[in-house]
Order: sequence, then structure tokens, then C-alpha cells
Amino acid sequence: MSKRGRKKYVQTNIRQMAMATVGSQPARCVTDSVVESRSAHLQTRAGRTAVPAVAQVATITETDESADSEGVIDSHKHREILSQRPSYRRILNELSSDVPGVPKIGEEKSEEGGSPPGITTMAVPTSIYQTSTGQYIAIAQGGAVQLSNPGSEGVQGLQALTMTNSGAPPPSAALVHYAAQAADGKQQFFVPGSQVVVQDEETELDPSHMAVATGDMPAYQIRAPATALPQGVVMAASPGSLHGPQQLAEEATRKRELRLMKNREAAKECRRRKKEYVKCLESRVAILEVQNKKLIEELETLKDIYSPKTD
DNA sequence: CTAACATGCCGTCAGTGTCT
DNA sequence: AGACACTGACGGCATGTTAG
Repeated sequence: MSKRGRKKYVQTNIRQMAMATVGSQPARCVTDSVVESRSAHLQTRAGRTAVPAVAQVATITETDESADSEGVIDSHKHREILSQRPSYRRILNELSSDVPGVPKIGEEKSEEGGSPPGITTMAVPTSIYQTSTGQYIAIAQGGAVQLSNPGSEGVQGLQALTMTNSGAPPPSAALVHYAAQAADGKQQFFVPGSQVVVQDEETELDPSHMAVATGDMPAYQIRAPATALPQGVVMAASPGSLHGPQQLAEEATRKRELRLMKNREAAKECRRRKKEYVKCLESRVAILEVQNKKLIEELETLKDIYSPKTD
């Protein structure tokens, strides 16, 4: 939290903390509450559940019925049923699996491929509509959605593909997530997907720089195996070389810090994907509404043509 | 102006699925 | 079987909005 360096409003915080503890419904973010509000009543069991919220929303009706009629269902059975339902990530991947031009969530090729950043290979549109705001909406086979501005040259000018990973950070931005300037000028980075943790001895970091170094913990660097180690950098001790209880404790702390760091990054990535998924759904809703309107109009036109005149 | 509420983001924990 | 990734849930913080 300190990395944001924002001003604290103690009064507000105390009040909000009190709210949270008293039990009144605390303010929740939309992205969370979208699914939580509907699935909150499912949290009847003590403790936390790991049921995918999307799955909960998708099966809210049957869950309600079963809960009302039977009261308590077998938790194991319930868990089995719910665990079979895929996450939103998988849902989105399945939705876009039949569209070559729509990359799946988690795929990096859209950024790494030949297409320019933010522009995805597009499928041939099968339907083109214009919104009330003048934007053109093209629907490709399988439901790929493309938007273009009025000034663009029709379909050829399509630019933003809403259902893509265009919101993903560029590779360069994703490369280094934490960078800290140590007192001696040494740079320390966390690179996701890297392979080697390097201990930078005697380097003290600003505690505000997240979990790279906490308290009196030494700072660590994660490097690619091929990377030449800078002078003064010592590889972290392997568990096999540890003996004393203090070293074991240090190793445990080290592992924990690493795990927290990874989980932090994973959570960020997960939220990014979730946002993307929600945007995708919203886009689909918009497109389907337009499509529906078109079809209704078409139906009316056909009715006018083929219905017998009653003059 | 201020308290209360809303919104958005974040870090962490824990359960589950997948991979090796 | 263990390691790891993914993600829901929870609580905290900062900031915006609104009613009194």
C-alpha cells in the first residue's frame, strides 16, 4: 500500500474499519460485488469457499432451489458439482475458441505476432451495424466483435477489437514488475516467469518497495539462469545447505516472500483477465442487442411483404 | 463542510485444478 | 504426490460522490 504513497485519511479509515467489523455491508468494488452480491447467500458454510463466482452466477437458480427445498446439501457433492464448472477464463476461451482472429485469454501471440500492438488479426466480418453514436460494429463468424470509428474507412478501418487482449500490457511493461533503487545504487527487479532468485547481500531497500525486502530480510533478485551475476551478488542458499534452525527459518521466510510475490502478480493478472472477460461479455451484450434489433426489423419488413393485404 | 457511502484497486489466504 | 497456477473471498486503503 505504501507504494502508492497516497495521503491517509485516518478518520475515514477508522470509520470504514468499524463498518467492516460491525458487520454492516462494507462498500465493495463493482468487480467483486457483481458476483459476490449474488453468491453471498451461498456462503452458508463456515469459512471460505473456493467456488468460482462465475459458476455460482451461472447456476444461481438451481442452487437456490436446492437450498430452499433440501436445506443442507452434501458439501462434497456440492463441491464436486461446482468444481466441474469452468472459470471465467475458460469460459471466455471457449467462447472465442472457434474464432481464429480472437485470441484466448492468456495467449501472448497477439502481442508477439506480426500484428501491431493492440491490433489483432481479424476475421472476415459477416455483419456490420452502426450504433447510435455512429460507431460501426462488425460481427465476424463465431461472434468476434469489431468496432470502428465513423471516420474510418468502413470495415478496413476497423481498429479496436473489443474481445481481444488489447488491454494487456505490452511485453516490456510486463517484464519488470518491481524495481527498487537500493542505497548503493543497485537495481533490483522482480521478473515474472524467471528462474533464479539471487540474494543481494547487504542491500537494504525502502520497505515501501513491496516484498522485495521486508524488515531485516535481505533483498533478492530473480534472474534468468543465463544471466551473468553482478559482482557482490550471491546465489541464495539451497535448502540442502541449511543446517541451523535460524537458517531454516530464514529459508522458510524466503520461500514465503517468494510465494507472496508470485501470488501478488498472479492476482494482478487474474484481475486483469477478469476485467477483460467482463468487457467481453458487455461487448457481446451490446452486439446481440443490435443484432436482435436488426432481426426484429427484418421480421417486420418480411411481414409487410408477405402478409396478405386487407384493403 | 463533513460524515456516510460508493468505487476501485490491492495484498493475502485458501481451495481447487493442472502439470510433472 | 508435490509444486505451482488460478481465482474466489476477505479486508484495507485512497479517493470520489452525495446528503444533511
